[in-house]
Amino acid sequence: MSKHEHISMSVIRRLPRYYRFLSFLIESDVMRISSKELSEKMGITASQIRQDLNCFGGFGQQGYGYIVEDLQKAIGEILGLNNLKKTVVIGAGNIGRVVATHMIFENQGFKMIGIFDKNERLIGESIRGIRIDDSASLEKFCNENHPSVAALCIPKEDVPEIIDRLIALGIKAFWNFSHYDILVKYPDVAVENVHLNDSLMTLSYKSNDL
Amino acid sequence: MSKHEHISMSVIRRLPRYYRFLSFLIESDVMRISSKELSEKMGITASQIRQDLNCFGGFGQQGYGYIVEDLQKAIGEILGLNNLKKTVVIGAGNIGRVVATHMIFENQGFKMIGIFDKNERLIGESIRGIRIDDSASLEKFCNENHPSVAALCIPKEDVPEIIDRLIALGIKAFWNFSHYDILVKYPDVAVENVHLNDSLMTLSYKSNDL
DNA sequence: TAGATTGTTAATCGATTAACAATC
DNA sequence: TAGATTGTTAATCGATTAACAATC
Repeated sequence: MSKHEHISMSVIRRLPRYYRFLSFLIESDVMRISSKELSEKMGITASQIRQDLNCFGGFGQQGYGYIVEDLQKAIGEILGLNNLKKTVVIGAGNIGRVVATHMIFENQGFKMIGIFDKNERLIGESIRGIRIDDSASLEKFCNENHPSVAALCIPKEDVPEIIDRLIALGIKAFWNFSHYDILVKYPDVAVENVHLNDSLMTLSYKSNDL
Repeated sequence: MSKHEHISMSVIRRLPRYYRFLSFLIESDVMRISSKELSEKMGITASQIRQDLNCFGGFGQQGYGYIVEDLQKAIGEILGLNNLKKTVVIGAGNIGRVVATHMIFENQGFKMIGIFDKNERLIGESIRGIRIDDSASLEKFCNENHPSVAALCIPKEDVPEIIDRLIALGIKAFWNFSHYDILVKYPDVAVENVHLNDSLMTLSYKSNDL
């Protein structure tokens, strides 16, 4: 997993998509597939698929193609889905609830171990068997349970303070749903900014001339 | 808006981010900014900012920089935020609720005019003053109200059928939250696939070696 | 063996960065 | 006018596509 140095993010961002298509093929009992067939299903070139996969080693067989199940497993391993990362959700409002309920699953490499909010009316409720706790108790919780990932589902004005606290507590990765842009200025901290608004504005642009 | 031909998606996807940073600057009463200052705040090069903006015309002034408010307005116009698009939300489950409640706002160019679900227990409820209607009545509703955008918040197995129906009813743009990849095989149909799972898997990869 | 399809190198294309003349 | 910063062209860099030899 760590022997593959300098893979570009363009390649990495296609891996989950490969993983998804391969999972569909498994559901449909497809055993093997060629880069050409897959390229037609996915709407990209066969060349790109082979190029991408060969960043990580030869998963295919000349004259035959790729074994779907093996390839899916291999990509899952590259993505680290089998390595469960302890995750806390910060913010139990609407978006926090969706994230806690629908997004963080163990088959994707994340195990939710805590949910936090500063709103007293939410503290004590449970989502998927996990009690919503007071944000003030984050220090105690992290020191005891050592989560490494946080999903931020809080208003932008609360983000800068909570990031500093969480980094001090050993959080290494942020899944950021707030409207605040986390710039990766800390070494060894990973960030995924989601920004659904940006996606919607992009759709607005695309639909301008239709 | 339509005189700018052939702008690459790389540029377009940066526009909402410019818009967001400029909006922050307005909130902070900053009147003017140079590409250099903005580049430092955003973590990109000044050259790229100037290159991007000049796809659409000269918004700046040599020796002075850009007037924040004017530039923000101009980008909003390029994105089409001032042109309200009638939007329906398909699916009123957890994700549909978040989209209906928090995502579709008029200051972003979209006006929600309908919410639909096939689950009888949800029909009749209201979200932001709009009644959840039976998906079966989509034909009647669209023929009367002519929405042009749909946000798809339904399970993947329901997507192919609903897309065909909605395209037949004149929907031109899809904001797709389902785990189904809408490939743009129809001309004059715009699609934004969101795929939060892909984002999470990318975070998984990034956090592998920390 | 012949046919198919990969792995991989080379060619092309596009996006980003650098440089500088234009100009406020 | 002098200083600053844009608009824009040229150079660089990276990503995608094409081609083909290797090989199952």
